[in-house]
Amino acid sequence: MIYEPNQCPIRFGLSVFGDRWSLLIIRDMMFRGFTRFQDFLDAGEGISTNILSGRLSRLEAQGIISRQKDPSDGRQVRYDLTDKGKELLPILLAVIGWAGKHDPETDVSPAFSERVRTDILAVCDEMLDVMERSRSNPGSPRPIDLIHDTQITSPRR
Amino acid sequence: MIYEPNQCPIRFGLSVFGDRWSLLIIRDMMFRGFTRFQDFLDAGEGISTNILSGRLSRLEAQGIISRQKDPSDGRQVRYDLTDKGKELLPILLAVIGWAGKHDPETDVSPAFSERVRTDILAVCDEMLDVMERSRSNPGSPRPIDLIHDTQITSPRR
DNA sequence: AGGACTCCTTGTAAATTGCAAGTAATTATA
DNA sequence: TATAATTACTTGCAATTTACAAGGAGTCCT
Repeated sequence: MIYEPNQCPIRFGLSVFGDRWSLLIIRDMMFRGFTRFQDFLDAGEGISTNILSGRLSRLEAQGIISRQKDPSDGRQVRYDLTDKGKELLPILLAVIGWAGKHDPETDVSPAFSERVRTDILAVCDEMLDVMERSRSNPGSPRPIDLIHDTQITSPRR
Repeated sequence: MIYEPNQCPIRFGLSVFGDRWSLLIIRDMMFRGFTRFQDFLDAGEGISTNILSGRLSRLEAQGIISRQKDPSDGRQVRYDLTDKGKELLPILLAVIGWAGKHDPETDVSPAFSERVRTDILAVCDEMLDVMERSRSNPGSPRPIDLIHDTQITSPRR
């Protein structure tokens, strides 16, 4: 599973997320705000506990996510994207832009998909902004889904 | 190996290149101009023939690459990226930009990596341009490596 | 005709994954 | 305060996937 990263950037990327699950975990943290073990299990992708556990450990070892015990509930562990992890957003957006164009059954809106393709850096900035705000604002507890939420569909006014 | 793409764009992307080898094959076609079965075997990544064969079939079935017999040598088969395949370039570039920043042993030049991060669409256009020209110009037969070639490092004059 | 080259398949061992069950630590409940 | 429930894992084993080695079919070269 560890693909011996060497100097090639694509290989290095694959050593981090070149498997069936890692990118889905990162997606759920980025766009859906997942932070708990149980969140990922319940996401409907069908990952099993041993694999999830292994992936979370590896992502932590690679500095993509951080891990800390919840002070208010000692049973729970909280996983968060590090800056290094958040900087994967352009990659995810590029995938969204491509899939939005080529997946005939995509559920990405054409407008969002188009904007990602023509203005990816701006979309990226806006999303990081939204993520930051929703994290510091406990009012919106969880189920924002920034892929399907249309609030970032059109150029910022 | 086929991850049941559904409507989610990230899952759809993973159904195409979410494995150990597909993205490396695409990288070699995109940046190194590989077109032959043997090219990939000799690339030094250590892919075995059965896996390579399977991946090429799958990429063809997915419309990422085309496959045609070489008219001048009936033994050989030529693989080329389709437009759909070429449009994966922004994803590869985003990976390069990220790895260039976070891989301490990267061999990507800081200038190129930085430019990819701040100006990805322009870099993308220029690369497609270079690829098109090197394809129609039989003078440069093969080993350009557009990741490490510095010709696209600085803003276009 | 014989040999070499290219793409690809087959067989088998090794590695990885999926599934079910179980565990330890903590918290909620009776 | 015992008991049950919750959360984040770990373990064991069957099933799937991959790696490695060998071989084969079609084509070209001499």
